[in-house]
Amino acid sequence: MSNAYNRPDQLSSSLRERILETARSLGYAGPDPVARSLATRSSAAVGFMLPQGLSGAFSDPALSIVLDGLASTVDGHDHSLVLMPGDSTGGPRPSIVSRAQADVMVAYSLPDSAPALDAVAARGLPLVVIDQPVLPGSARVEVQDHLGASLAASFLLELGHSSFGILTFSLHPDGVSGPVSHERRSAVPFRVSRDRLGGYLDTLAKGGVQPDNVPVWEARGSDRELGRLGARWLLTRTPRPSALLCASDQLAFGALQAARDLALTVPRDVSVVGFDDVPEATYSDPPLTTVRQPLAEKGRRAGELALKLLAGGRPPRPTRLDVSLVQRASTAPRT
Amino acid sequence: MSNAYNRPDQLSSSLRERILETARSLGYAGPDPVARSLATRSSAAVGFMLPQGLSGAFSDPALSIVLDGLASTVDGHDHSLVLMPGDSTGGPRPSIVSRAQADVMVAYSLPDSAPALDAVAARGLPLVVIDQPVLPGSARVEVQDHLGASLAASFLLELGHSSFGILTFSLHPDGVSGPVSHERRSAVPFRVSRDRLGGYLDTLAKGGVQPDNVPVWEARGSDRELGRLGARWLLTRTPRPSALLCASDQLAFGALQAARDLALTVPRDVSVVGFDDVPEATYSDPPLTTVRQPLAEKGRRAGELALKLLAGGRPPRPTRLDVSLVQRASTAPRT
DNA sequence: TTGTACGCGTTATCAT
DNA sequence: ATGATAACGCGTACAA
Repeated sequence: MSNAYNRPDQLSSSLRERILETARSLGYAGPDPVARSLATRSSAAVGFMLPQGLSGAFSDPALSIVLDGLASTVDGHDHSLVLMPGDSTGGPRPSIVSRAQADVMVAYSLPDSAPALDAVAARGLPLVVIDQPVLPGSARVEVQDHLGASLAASFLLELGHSSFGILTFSLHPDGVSGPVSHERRSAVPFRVSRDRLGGYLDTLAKGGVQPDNVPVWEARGSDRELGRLGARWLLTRTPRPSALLCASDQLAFGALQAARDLALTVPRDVSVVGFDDVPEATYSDPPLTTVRQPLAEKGRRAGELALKLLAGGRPPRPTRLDVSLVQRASTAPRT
Repeated sequence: MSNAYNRPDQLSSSLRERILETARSLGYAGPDPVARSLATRSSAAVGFMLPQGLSGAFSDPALSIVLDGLASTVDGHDHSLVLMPGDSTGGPRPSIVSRAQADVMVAYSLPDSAPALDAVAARGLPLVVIDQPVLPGSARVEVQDHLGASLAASFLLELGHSSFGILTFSLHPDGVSGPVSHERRSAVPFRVSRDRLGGYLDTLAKGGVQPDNVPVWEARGSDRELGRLGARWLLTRTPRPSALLCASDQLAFGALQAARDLALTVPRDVSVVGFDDVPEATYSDPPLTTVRQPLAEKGRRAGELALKLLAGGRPPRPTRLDVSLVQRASTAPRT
């Protein structure tokens, strides 16, 4: 009897010894985790749903840091982490979610309509969502995206810039990259993209810059190469923007590269601002002015919420984590 | 009866409809994954054992890329990924491994003696090891570390360098950072560290450089900051090395930083060579000369092996993936 | 084509 | 303190 394994104190050590001994001689390697889970109704694992294939996921430093914060929390409580990669639908396939052995799910930056979320609801699993979407009945951790974007825009405005370009990641989950038409700017299903873009444009408008005069490029993902592509387009408009607002550091790094490609000097010819403040923003050339969000804290917070939900807690009111502007060397007053 | 879910063709569509209908009205969300696993004896998941907390793990780009390659393979076969973070023992705690719901394990660069490996053996789970250690009965994917290190050393020798410093990651699993004594260079339990260090020293010796005259710094991990620390020490020896051999790109980036700290110019004052060829090596300042290993391929290969073992295959003979030297701008002839 | 009963390996409860 | 036994929810072989 496996009391020997789980409650060593409930039985005499002699018996315990004898049991363990025979077990060993029989080649028994301890309780089977699956059977235990069935009996216990708990698999001691938290599921993590990604917006894209693990492929893209691990190359995003921001995600890595969040995952890290989450992992350390969860691991400290003897829970394991089950990763569920997403596909082109902007989240894991429902079948993956239905079959995942986890007793709480964490959704990371999924589109409003991700089928994976229905699957979670169908199973009745508690859910923590990071960033987006907002979903009734789920716990949530988000950051002040609109404010962050405002900070970046205000800063450039104060520096005297009046000609801008905006580089954003997906506005719509259709995998399209390109200049953003007027209509595409409305009804954006990704809250984060919506808030950041809104933060930029609202603030610029307050500063007297007509949103219609601001070229916006939408990259279908948040990687460096896509950023380079978009920035090249932005930097070849007339008049050439003297400042670029980028929705992520990765995109901003791409913009730095694009500027080099065009023989422009940052920040003399063009200022660039990112969003996230990943570690590399310190090392880039030049070091990146960016909006800092507490990435590790975001992950930890999500982990704690997951554990809390697991313990039967109710989802608390979502709070939004702070952001702040970090000034480095990729920005300068307009000349 | 859940035949309705799993073999739609085995029963009339009318019955199937009726079953699904009642199921829905009863609030039934489909087969329970745990119970299914118990009955099936398969959890459709591959476990991934990390040498350190997920914390450090995700900040290592090389690991991310490997994980990515593995994930895409595994995901394509409808398996999920269970991450098992390691702790100070250089691998996951045995209890985590014993309880993990996975039917094949992948070990990533674990020390020879990791307790986690015993736990895997105890459960009788098939095992794929990446890099190290070598373990009878397990499938393995490794790269030509010794050769790679030789390439780097030869290259510097050809450039005319004769005064070297070596920056390596852990030689022994005791979390020690510092200059490496003579005795600590022997009986190194990490195969990768052993091979790379050996590759450097052997080749240098053939080029007429006495190993005893080459200062070696051991960093207790492979991150930039530890690299910076070690490189500072190496670059303040007398005579100052004109070339630094680094066991990873992360360490090399730290070395680049250390050189800047000391107002030295790379490669004019000192040449730096890394190992891995992570994407950032292209963007660093200056771009890094390094030894390329096929990281994504390594992950894919591991995934395929895991799937193969799962299907009952025998572990094939390990093959070693190719390496090659990538020349960029962090190296120059000795002046 | 449809229904039934047993086994998967635990945990937990209850009787001894 | 120890031993027996009923769930846990599924797949599946087999009977109807």
